[in-house]
Amino acid sequence: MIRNTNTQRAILDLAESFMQDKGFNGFSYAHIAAELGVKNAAIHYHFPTKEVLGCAVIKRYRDRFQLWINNARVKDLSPQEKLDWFFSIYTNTRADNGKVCLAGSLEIDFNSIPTSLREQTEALTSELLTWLQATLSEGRDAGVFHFNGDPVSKAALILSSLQGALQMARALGTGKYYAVVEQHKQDLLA
Amino acid sequence: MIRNTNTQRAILDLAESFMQDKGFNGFSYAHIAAELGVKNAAIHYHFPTKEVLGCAVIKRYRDRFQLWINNARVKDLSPQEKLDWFFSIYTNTRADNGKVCLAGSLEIDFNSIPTSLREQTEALTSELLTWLQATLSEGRDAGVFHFNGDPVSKAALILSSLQGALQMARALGTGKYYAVVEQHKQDLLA
DNA sequence: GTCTATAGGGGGATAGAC
DNA sequence: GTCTATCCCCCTATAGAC
Repeated sequence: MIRNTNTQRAILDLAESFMQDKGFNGFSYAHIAAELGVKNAAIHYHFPTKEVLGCAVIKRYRDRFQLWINNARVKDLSPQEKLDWFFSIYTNTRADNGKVCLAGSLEIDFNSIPTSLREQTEALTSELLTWLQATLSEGRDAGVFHFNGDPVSKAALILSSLQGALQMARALGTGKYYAVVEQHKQDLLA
Repeated sequence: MIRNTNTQRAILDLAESFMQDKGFNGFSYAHIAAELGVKNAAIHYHFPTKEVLGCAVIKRYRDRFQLWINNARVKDLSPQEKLDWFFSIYTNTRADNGKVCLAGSLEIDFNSIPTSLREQTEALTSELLTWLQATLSEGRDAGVFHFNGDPVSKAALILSSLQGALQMARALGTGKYYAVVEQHKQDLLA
């Protein structure tokens, strides 16, 4: 019973890692099996199809984000601290062997993934955007963030930029990513 | 002789289109052959390996950008007009069946493409960044753009955001992309 | 739950005829 | 320059033994 849970979790961990490293179409059951020290077919026992596995990865990622933002440790932070926390998600992603944002990775493969994964991708991106927009609003109302226009647009700008910066860092190095984060802070706090 | 040129060009056009649609690992020689009405092997005659084909696509893309920015029609524009022209590249990309930035697409697949393609990707991204940074500097010196910090960082922020916005638009629709572009203009011109 | 074995498809690439 | 035919590899997925 416990093994079941552990194996499933290990598979999800590896799949998530591969998706952020090589994209949904860039890894196979064999890759996971090799890392786990089992055979191809064993993975199919836990996740019958790759589509099911991919959906489970994104769903878990979404649930984790919701848990975080509803937890007092994030919920009770100041707007600036919330923003720093959000940036730290991406910074940690970058630090973890140059991984990229899960949403961005899926959006690149968007035209070659099953419909159910597209729906999950859409939901994930929406949820990130919603939280960021609310945080920007809160910060502007509190007088700590300064920007013109709709918080919805500014949130889309920041999220798209973090997504893109993780990708750009692969070609041009980590420095580019950090430069973008610092520039966002300057833009918001100036 | 002329047919040779035309066929090669048609192959490059299709490969470029597929790369922006499905990524380098998301299309095959068979896809190109089918669109072109020839057989698999015919493509290999013009481009012996997929690596060679991919490099040629990026190289042509880079050369095209250099031609554009060195042409008087772009070179003699005002900073605002230059920026609008740059945005229009991405807007047209989005309008063309929801394609994404070639650089972003390659950066996602970065860990599963040949070294020669990585080098081309790096060069492409650098060149885009260099031009954008110079344009931002020029605009700030002229008093029309307003932003704090290093133009290099601001350029990375804008480029990464355009890249990400094209991807985000796949999940959430074209409106998100346009919102990001408008927000950039507000941020720069305010 | 995991194994062996295998089916069935698609991919990149090559040889040799035309 | 393009064709047919083919090789070999990797992929997703399944059947049935243990």
